[in-house]
Amino acid sequence: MTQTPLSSSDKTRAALIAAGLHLFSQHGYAGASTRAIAGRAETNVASIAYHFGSKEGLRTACAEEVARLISEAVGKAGPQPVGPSQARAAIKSTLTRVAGFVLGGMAPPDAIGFMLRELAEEGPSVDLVYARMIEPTHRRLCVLWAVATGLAEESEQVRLAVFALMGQLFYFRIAEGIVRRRMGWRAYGPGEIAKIIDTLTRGIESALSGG
Amino acid sequence: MTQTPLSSSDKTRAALIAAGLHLFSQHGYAGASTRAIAGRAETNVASIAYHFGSKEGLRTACAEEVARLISEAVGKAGPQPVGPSQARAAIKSTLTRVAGFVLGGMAPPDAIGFMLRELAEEGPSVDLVYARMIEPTHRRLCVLWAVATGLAEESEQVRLAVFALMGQLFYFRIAEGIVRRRMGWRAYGPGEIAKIIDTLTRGIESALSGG
DNA sequence: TTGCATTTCAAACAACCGTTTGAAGAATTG
DNA sequence: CAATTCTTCAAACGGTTGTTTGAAATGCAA
Repeated sequence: MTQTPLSSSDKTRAALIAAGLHLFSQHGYAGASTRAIAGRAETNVASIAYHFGSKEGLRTACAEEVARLISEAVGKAGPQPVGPSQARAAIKSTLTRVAGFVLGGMAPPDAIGFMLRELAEEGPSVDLVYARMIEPTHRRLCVLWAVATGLAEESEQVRLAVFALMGQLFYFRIAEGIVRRRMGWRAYGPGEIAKIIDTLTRGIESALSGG
Repeated sequence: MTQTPLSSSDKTRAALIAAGLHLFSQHGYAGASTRAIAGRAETNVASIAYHFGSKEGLRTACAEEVARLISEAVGKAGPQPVGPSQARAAIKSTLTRVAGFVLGGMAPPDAIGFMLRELAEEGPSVDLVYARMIEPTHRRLCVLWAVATGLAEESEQVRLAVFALMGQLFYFRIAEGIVRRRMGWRAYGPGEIAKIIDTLTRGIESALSGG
């Protein structure tokens, strides 16, 4: 943990990325003006071009920051599970960890929003996010799922099942507004997140034990 | 089926809505310029203001079109199921129908993309889409799910389970690019959609039969 | 301190934005 | 047919966009 003191330059860079993440995720890439971003970062418009070359440069800097944040939160692969019950436990703990990150305030809530935006726009950052985060995580879960079910690790059935699992989780984030409305929840607090995780866990349980 | 012939006005209106759906869903509301929309609809920029009052007017017209398309595709509620097995069958048939619409080319693919955009932007159309389509569909599925499981119709567990179910489906649409990449699919053809539906059906089966 | 590189800033740039305008075209009515 | 309404269009409007500029401000070594 080298804690180099932040230079003035580093601070504005970080502020611009934070502001970019927030406004990109809220209004989309085109909808977030450079002036609004600079204003939120409490600096001048020209800083964006100075530090990142262009608005597009800030976009990829944001993507890299998101990839960094997420891979940090998801963590590295645990030890290879030796049996189905261990694999099942590993799936559940991974899910809980990721859910806390995706749904809760463990990270800038803008990180996930930004990523989903990039996904929708098929933006230039999607390659980066896919290669650095989605593919490895998905692949790791496939291994666990295969061990837990006895199916082939890279079979279509396993890969699709893992996508379905991740899909449930992300949907609760994407459609947060709708879920809150329908559930009568004012926000995703710890209690609400626990209920969501409980729902997903229940699904995993029955998928892994049932036929 | 009254088949009134389309007037010139109706044709440009329809063309503008189709172009709006496409470009809004691809580049977001702010990212789609009125000139680009008019160009795609092969008409003049001023037509937007003439027919819809403003760009924002076109946005809500698009939302209404999406609501119309979807409620048409999802259809009305079937007869009240008399037992768990009937309810289970009704859930599966509803899922298959909705999946064909969401994933396949049964509707302008831009319709779902537009809706997800509005969701992300918390745009003004979200109320309309929620009230006209999401809430009723969700509520109907909750009834079926409750009958199939014996749980209370409006219990938190049922409502969350239904969201999880819908989430899987929508995620396969949202993350289509990623899924295709990971699966090595060139596109969502009938075969691929069948496999996805199969995955979701499997999940329902085990969720409803298992504990 | 002086000198130099780094970082910030207000101002200006062309290009594009959504919208308005008034005239021209097309369709409908009597 | 002429009269009238509806629809389209090129052009122009003020405002905002992303980016550039050159001068201040700041940080840091000598």
